[in-house]
Amino acid sequence: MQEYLSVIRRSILFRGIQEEEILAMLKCLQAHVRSYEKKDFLHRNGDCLSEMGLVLAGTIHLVKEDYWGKRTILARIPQGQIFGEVFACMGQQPLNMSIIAVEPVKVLYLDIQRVTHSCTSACDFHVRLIRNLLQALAGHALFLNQKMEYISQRTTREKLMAYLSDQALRAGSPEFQIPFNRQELADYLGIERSAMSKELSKMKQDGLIDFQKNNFWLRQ
Amino acid sequence: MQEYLSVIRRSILFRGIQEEEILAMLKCLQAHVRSYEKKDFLHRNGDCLSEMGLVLAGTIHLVKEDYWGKRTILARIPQGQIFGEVFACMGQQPLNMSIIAVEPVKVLYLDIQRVTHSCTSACDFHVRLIRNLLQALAGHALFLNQKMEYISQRTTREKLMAYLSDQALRAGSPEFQIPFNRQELADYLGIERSAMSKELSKMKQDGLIDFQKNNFWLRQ
DNA sequence: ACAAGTCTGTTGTTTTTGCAACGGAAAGGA
DNA sequence: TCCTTTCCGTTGCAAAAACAACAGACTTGT
Repeated sequence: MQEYLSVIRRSILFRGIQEEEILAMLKCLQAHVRSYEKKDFLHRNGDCLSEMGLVLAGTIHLVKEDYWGKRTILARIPQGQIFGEVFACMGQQPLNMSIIAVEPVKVLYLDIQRVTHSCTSACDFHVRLIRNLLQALAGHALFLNQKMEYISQRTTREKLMAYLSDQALRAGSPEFQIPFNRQELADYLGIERSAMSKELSKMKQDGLIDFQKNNFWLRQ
Repeated sequence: MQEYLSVIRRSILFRGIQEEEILAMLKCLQAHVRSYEKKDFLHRNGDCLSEMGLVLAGTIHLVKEDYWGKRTILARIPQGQIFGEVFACMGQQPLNMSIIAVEPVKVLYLDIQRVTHSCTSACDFHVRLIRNLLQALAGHALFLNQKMEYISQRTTREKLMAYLSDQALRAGSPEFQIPFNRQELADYLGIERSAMSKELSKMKQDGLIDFQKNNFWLRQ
């Protein structure tokens, strides 16, 4: 646990809380760590969560797969970010997605009940923790709004431009890397891979963008 | 304010709090009411919110409109539901949508700072309020997830079926009403109105559904 | 009751997407 | 290093969606 303390400290949930406090709180929150291998399922569609997770190492995907195996990547959760807080907060709402390790991961699990039901005054930092959780949930909704903007665009090109220009904005530069490979990007935007490749090539021809592998440039 | 107390009491935010307490809290939260006419803008793209809203009467739409006037309905907020809590929680994040009255409305505004920064022990129910707010935010994220499922379907028919079958599920009956007219439904699902009408007719022919105006039946 | 405006279904045309299949490049494992 | 697997761009074709335009039904306001 100690070795990941810097990750924990920088997470949105423990922001503004001192290291010593964090160690005390982790006990109080019944924190424990689990490890998974690449392609392992952390949780499956239909499971109920009573704990939220914080990714200590590696990256996971929240994915939804339908009967015909058509897969959509709902979100990508890299090291330092949290997941499952929504379902854990909502009580017994079963997961409507699966959670998969894209590489070997370590996850810190926290009992959400113990976060919201502030314990006996022992932990003064519970107040701060709750406020952080509130922020995290609001941020989550904002993130979903953002993604909604990409996929509610009408055409493949518009979806790509919405996503890419947003990435450029976040990177603060017209040149940036994307964290997905082509198949994953297509799944994330809810479009078809080859159609997307086709469109990307056209956009390059049209001088809108340039790219090599996962490096993209927005022109002008 | 008194006349809407029953609406307030049943809202997700004040669930589990006694009427007498509510009245006291409303003062503490600097609650105030504003009225709007049909088609009025409550807030515009780019505004910053420091307050969240609770719809006391009427219905509002959260809409996003692009340069070319292509409109998407992000959400429909009927009487009793809240809005703006995400942006109000996130501090100075500017609105990336507009909020419009679809009919005459009355809205109760609450200062979000006063919700999260629990005041001097005067209001014991702040704890409950915060927990409710947490639930509301989680529910909001869940709602977005749900909607994401509709619009990330690949075809118009699939989007319609995802939406309609979900509505039937919520109504607990294969027969139900939808709250949108055709243009609004198309905007909500991010598809084109006439293409949608075409597809609805086909689906009726194929014996999948039946409908008259806003009444729908799912067959079998 | 009438006129103006809105809502809805329909049609034909153009554009875009999905799909299946292929080959070369790149990556990973033995 | 060689072999296998994955990744990526490309193509042709069939299916679906977007678009524009229109007409009848229904609303609304005067």
